[in-house]
Amino acid sequence: MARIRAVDRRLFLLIEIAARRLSRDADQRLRAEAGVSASQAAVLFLLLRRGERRMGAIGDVLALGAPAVTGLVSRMEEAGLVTRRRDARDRRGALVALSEAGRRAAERADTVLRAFNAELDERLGDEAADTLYDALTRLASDASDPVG
Amino acid sequence: MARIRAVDRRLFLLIEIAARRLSRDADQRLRAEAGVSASQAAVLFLLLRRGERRMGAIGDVLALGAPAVTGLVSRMEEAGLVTRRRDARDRRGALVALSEAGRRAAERADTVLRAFNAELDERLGDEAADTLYDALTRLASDASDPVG
DNA sequence: CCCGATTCCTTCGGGTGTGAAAGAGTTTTC
DNA sequence: GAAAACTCTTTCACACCCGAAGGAATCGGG
Repeated sequence: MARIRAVDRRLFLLIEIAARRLSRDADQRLRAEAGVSASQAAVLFLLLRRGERRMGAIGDVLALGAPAVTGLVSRMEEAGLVTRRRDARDRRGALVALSEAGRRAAERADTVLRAFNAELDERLGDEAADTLYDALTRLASDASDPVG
Repeated sequence: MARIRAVDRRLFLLIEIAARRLSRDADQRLRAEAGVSASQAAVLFLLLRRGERRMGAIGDVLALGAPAVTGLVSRMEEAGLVTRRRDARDRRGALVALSEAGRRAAERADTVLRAFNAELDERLGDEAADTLYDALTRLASDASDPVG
């Protein structure tokens, strides 16, 4: 606690520190138990729930810039987790879809992250977890795009 | 909102998304108005408040691994923001201190981040900001090190 | 129809993070 | 006091993110 207070009252710095700790932990578990990174897991979940998506749509949901999505999807394609093909209707676009291996990895990752999230909820308590969730949702929705 | 809900109920993914948006925003402002990155600003604040620190201590406070601190401090040293010297009492250690330019940059960065944080507080409201702050502090304190 | 503007993705250069391993210095153990 | 164990930092290889710039496809006004 004392350590955290050191650079505190800078909500933004605190979020960075918390995110770093959690990401490192989650990433280790995901790699060990599902064979994917945390960033890759996020893409897998999106594709699992919503089906085939374009690069730009992935970036919109995950708040990633276009170059980040290109790199992430390329590595996942090499790993055999997703397939990438031209969008026939708009040949500028690239459609990303889960491979069968990707679907299996997504389900394993889902189990891991479900457990991880349950631990967080327990550490925080239901009420604080809900408040945190709402506050982050508001922060995550772009301030310059109130429609979200 | 709808976009966020898409990959949601994974508190950890939500924190990553929120942290990414805020970091990008804060980083741009800090670079424009103080000439430093967000990561560098965090180190500057620490040194400004607590004075000369060792590499390991910086990593502890900011939740960074040793290699990350080495790289960050090296770039800051090249930029003239900090000085690095051997610890005379324990020659394994390296002591990092603010340079005069670093002190000025730290103060400019402080102004920027104070304004940024005030905006966040305003967007969230006082009560939610306090709750968020407490919840993140608990998450940021290492679960495997309850003493914090 | 065609040229300019726009959109979508990729490439490029660079900052920031990780785990693993190595090097240097200190402490402990015998 | 020397060897072993430990601590602190650095180096290495790589993942991941950004802004800026470039190339391909579409769209829109003339």
